[in-house]
Amino acid sequence: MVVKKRLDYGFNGYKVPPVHVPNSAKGKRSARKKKVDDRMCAIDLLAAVARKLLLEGEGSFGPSKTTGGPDPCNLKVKQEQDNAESQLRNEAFDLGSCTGSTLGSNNVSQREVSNVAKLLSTTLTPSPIITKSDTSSRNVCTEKPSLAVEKSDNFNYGTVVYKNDSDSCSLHNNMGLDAKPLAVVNSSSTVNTPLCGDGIICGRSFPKCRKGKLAVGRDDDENLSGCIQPNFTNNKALKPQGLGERRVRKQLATKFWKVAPTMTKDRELPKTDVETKPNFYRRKICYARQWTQRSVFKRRKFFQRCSILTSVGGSNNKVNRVSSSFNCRMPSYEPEDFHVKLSIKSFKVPELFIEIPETSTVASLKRTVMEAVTAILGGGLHIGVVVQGKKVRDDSKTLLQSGISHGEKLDDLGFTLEPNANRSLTTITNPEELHILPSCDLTKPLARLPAMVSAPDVVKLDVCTESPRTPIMNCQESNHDSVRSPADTFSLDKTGADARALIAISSMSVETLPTSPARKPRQSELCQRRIRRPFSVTEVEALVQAVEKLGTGRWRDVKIRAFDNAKHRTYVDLKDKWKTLVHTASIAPQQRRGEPVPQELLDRVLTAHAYWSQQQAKFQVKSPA
DNA sequence: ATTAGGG
DNA sequence: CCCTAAT
Repeated sequence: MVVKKRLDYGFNGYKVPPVHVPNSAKGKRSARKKKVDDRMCAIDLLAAVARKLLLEGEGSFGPSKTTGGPDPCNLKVKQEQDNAESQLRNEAFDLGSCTGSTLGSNNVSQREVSNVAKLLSTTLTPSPIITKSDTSSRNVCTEKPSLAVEKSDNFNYGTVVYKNDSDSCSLHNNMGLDAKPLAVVNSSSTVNTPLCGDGIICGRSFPKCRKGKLAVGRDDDENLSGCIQPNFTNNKALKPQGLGERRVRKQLATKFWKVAPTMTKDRELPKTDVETKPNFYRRKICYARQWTQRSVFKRRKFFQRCSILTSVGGSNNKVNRVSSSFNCRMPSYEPEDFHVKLSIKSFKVPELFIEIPETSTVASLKRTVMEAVTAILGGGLHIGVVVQGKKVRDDSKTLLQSGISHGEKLDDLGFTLEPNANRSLTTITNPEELHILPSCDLTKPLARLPAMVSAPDVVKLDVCTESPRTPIMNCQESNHDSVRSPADTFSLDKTGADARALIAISSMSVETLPTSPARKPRQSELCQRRIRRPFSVTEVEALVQAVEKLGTGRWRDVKIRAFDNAKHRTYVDLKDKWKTLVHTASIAPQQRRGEPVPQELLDRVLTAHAYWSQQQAKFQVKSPA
């Protein structure tokens, strides 16, 4: 019996580079500013900016090179707290530069799991692909992504010029900012960002540029959000779905997803949250089908109400502050422009829990984390604004009206990351099934967060890592409930072959907020696009083998035979994969992309394809006739 | 629910 | 991967 060794990392979240949230096109219009500001400083503008930031860049992940803890901020704050911890920290895992080695060889072993869980930190690294217009920013961008690591109240400012390329507008770009006529971004300017090598958003697709000052926030109290590993029950795959439901999705899908780039102005709508964010839903509105196909839709609860509250503002260390994933501060203001200046130090993405064999390579770890985060960020996340403990629901209100003004203390201003709302509370996970990781403090923060009831949900992603030496056929599904199937026809040695990622985030139910209006669970289901999960060579091999035996056209059987344990692979996926394999096999090797598939396999693909095509032809001739 | 095929 | 149409 093979005992799998896994590493459990409890991530507290990911630091997203700081963002400056200008709420007016300063300079352009100072006259009539009051009015104008009122218009453009609507609450959702903040959300838009924040969200844009989160969705924009295709960051990559890298284990932190220099810092220890899961959350640099936390470390800072608790620096004096634990000697042993700091000692370990000093032994820092220098993982960043050795993606070729395995985790095991990087001192991250089971034995140290507990410590590692605390000390291994993950950073959001801006994609190295930087705008061509700014070479100098490259260094700045890629060095130290998280401003949070620093604890300076004052530091230099540098200027980063974002690519001024409207062509590069992606869906994302159109998501938030464009919605407002008086968008935050103003072409022909640049953004001033901290020079100290801290995270800078170098979205290559930033449509426009802006110049502005960045106010630096101070480290605030830190709250660990709960790190949970709830049991996830997802049994039989292929759970059907109501036709109507599906239809609704279809409609929504076409309506929002496809038209996404042009949909920009339906933000100012109704009052309820739900209704006011069509934009934010665009991305997730569709794809439910496949999710449901494998009953993954159950997991969608994961996206429901998970939000992380963050706090803004000064040195208020009140204990009951909401989780402060980032800090903002109100710098002194100029009397003439009543602008609220915020510097969001960083956003914390809902907590993730990753489980991965120590034999995995760092590269696969990164990939796993990337997928996990992508699933969340790409999932139609939106930003919520909380002022004095109350969620601001009316996006059309001005900041002033909402109590966010230059004069007010912003101690109680917070932002929430809300991965897609709207599933009923019925999805709350049974507390009994929760496993609270040692490294996380679930109860505390939650207890202090009246606004959130934690309904921790989990999503697990299985990632079959390419294991050079142990080719396996079946990719194990990572659901807790998924029983390790006793070997089916194929494979069994999964040792080190499957990397599984379990993502857990605390789901906060805003509905439970005393001050917040009841939210309808009635929220129709909004779907989430499945994350892309390239087939590994191992999987391809399994597929080829199955198809060789069963032929094309029997995808369900293929699925059962070779991918029964890989819940994330549907027969449709397999069929599609076969399709692409056939295509891949017929093109020049130079044209192929992605992880190279051994020629041998491709040959088999062609052979099998030819064979079964022929068989099919025969039948065609026979039966109809 | 599956299959097949276009996008 | 997604979406549909047809089984």
